[in-house]
Amino acid sequence: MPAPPKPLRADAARNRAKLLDAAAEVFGARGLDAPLEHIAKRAGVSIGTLYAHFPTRDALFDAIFPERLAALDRVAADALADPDPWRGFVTFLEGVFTLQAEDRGLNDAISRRVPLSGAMESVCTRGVGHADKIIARAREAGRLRADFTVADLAVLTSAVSQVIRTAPQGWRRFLRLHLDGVRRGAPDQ
Amino acid sequence: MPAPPKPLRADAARNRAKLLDAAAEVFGARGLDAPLEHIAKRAGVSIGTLYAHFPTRDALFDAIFPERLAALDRVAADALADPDPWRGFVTFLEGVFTLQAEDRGLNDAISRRVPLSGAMESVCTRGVGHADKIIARAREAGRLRADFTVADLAVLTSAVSQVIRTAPQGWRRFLRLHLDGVRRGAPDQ
DNA sequence: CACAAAACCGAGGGTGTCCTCGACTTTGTA
DNA sequence: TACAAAGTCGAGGACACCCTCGGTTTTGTG
Repeated sequence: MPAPPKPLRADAARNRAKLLDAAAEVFGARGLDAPLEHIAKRAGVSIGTLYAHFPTRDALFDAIFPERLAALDRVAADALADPDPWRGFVTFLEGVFTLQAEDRGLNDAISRRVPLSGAMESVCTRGVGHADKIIARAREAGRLRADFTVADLAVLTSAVSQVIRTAPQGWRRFLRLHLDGVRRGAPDQ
Repeated sequence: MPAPPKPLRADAARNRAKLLDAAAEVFGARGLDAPLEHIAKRAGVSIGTLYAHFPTRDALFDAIFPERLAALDRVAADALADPDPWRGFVTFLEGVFTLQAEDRGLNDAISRRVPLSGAMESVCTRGVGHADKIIARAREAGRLRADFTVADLAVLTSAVSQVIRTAPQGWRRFLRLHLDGVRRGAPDQ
């Protein structure tokens, strides 16, 4: 019995939408610890209204990121669709890191600089599930070192998050070097 | 003509020392943006006294880290002393990252999460000089990929800083994987 | 010992952010 | 249209941190 989502009044719906847009923009530019007051201002709404809609910062995260993280599902699907398991693996990483590089908030969230809660958590574990498959496939094909696990992926992700923070362009080369370390079999592409 | 360093009064010298100890401890545990008030409190000294000795946060950094970074010079010297250029390179990295892992403040400083100033800067450029030699040597021996530069090292350093932050134990394995990617020649040790 | 210079203290003003709450405004409906 | 419910507003209290400054204490020296 999913609680009946009472319809919002017209102005409330309008403001909610404006808040979500503003939040996505501000978090994307300034990171997840951007002041909520900036978001309210950018939405053209008072801080009180922001709190009326989203009582906590986490509520805002939960309203924004799950949708955005759907992109991650698509990336994973593409990766698994690739007939070449290694190329799929690489595509997946590039996809994830591209998302991170495009949105500082997402970068913070994924790299767990901020403890995430509720809906975020579940989306992430789903992502881990995908990653697990992609890794297993590449490993079984003998293209990925046999001892590589999702834990390694998590570490790599947080490493790259920092690379993005300090040198937004640098992550591709960094990834290439790292991949040379985890790859097995054919040395190229 | 180095300005004559006026002798401090006995109590002043005592407090200065207590402040430096406290600062090292607090920065080490909480990072470089720890509140100065905590440091004063831990030193058993008033906040005013802290400011009397160190007018800015940077002044405190400059008083603490250059000494600590001398360890880095030793690490570099050891690396260059190793007859095996590759092993020297690896030793160097392990030494640097061990320092970072032991001190959260140092980790912040090295990974430039905080813009560093004055004395710090010079120590770092000296470190880069050492790194340059170590890298060149390993490259010339054909043990390090030919296109590896200090820039790659800087990126790796910032990446590892984040790994240390999120998984203090994880950096060794991460480094091993990465080294497999940048190594050339003999595949082992 | 006395006294001036040196050093110390911590209350307090400034700033930025969080979050609340009571007064006001808008909306939908009868 | 009129009214209650829903929603909005923003001033302001709380908090954490920054940094200063005038009054007090300590130290060294004549």
